[in-house]
Amino acid sequence: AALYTSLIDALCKAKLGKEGFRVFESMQQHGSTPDLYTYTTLLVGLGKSGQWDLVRTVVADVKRAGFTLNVVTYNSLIDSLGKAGQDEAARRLFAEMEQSGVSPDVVTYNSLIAGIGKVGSLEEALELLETMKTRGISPTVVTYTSLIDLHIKAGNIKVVWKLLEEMNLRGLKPNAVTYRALIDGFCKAGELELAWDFYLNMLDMDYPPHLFTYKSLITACHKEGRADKMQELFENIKQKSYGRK
RNA sequence: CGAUCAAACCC
Repeated sequence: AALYTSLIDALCKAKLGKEGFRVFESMQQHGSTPDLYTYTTLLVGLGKSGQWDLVRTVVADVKRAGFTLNVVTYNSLIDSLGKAGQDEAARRLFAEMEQSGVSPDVVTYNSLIAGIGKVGSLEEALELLETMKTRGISPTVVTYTSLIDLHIKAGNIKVVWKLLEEMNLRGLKPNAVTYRALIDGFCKAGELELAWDFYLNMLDMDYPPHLFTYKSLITACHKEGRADKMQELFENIKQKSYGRK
């Protein structure tokens, strides 16, 4: 079953959810029984490609096969629903999960926060952060990056500072993804100076800047007519590419 | 040992 799971996983990641489903059907014809890993992998693929009818069918199959959904399966479904903007369905599933006695973990909350924030319920997203903390589930850098990204895009810079401070207090360091969210967010908000500070910060931390990070910065520099900074950026980029082996 | 979370190109 592990072999089939890997195959289905690869197909789904290649955006071939349909193919994944076909392999899933054929594995059963060949006498191999899917386990919960197989089902979860398949559900992720189907969710990503928006095939909710099949998702429902497969979930019913899982239950019929006598499996109890575990935390990873629930997390996967909640995440897919959130990404599809189906925040109500995600909340319902979360409730169902708790009723079934499956304890949410940090990934559950991170998925919920991202999904609910996506539809604009920033307050609720922040409340979820509080809830998870009171329940003894420690937020991670992913939790904070997700919230920072949501708030910076909404123009709530004050909240962004608060989140960064809170991260600091908890001993969590921004990682490369956090920096990218900050830089891109500040660029789009027209806060070039702030974006620039974080950019320098990121270089100090030895995080390799991404091409897209440069692109954000260049666009912002251009909009604000900061030819000087653009020049500096180009120098940086040149140095980096020469320094590479 | 094989499954789930945040940013970024296009949207």
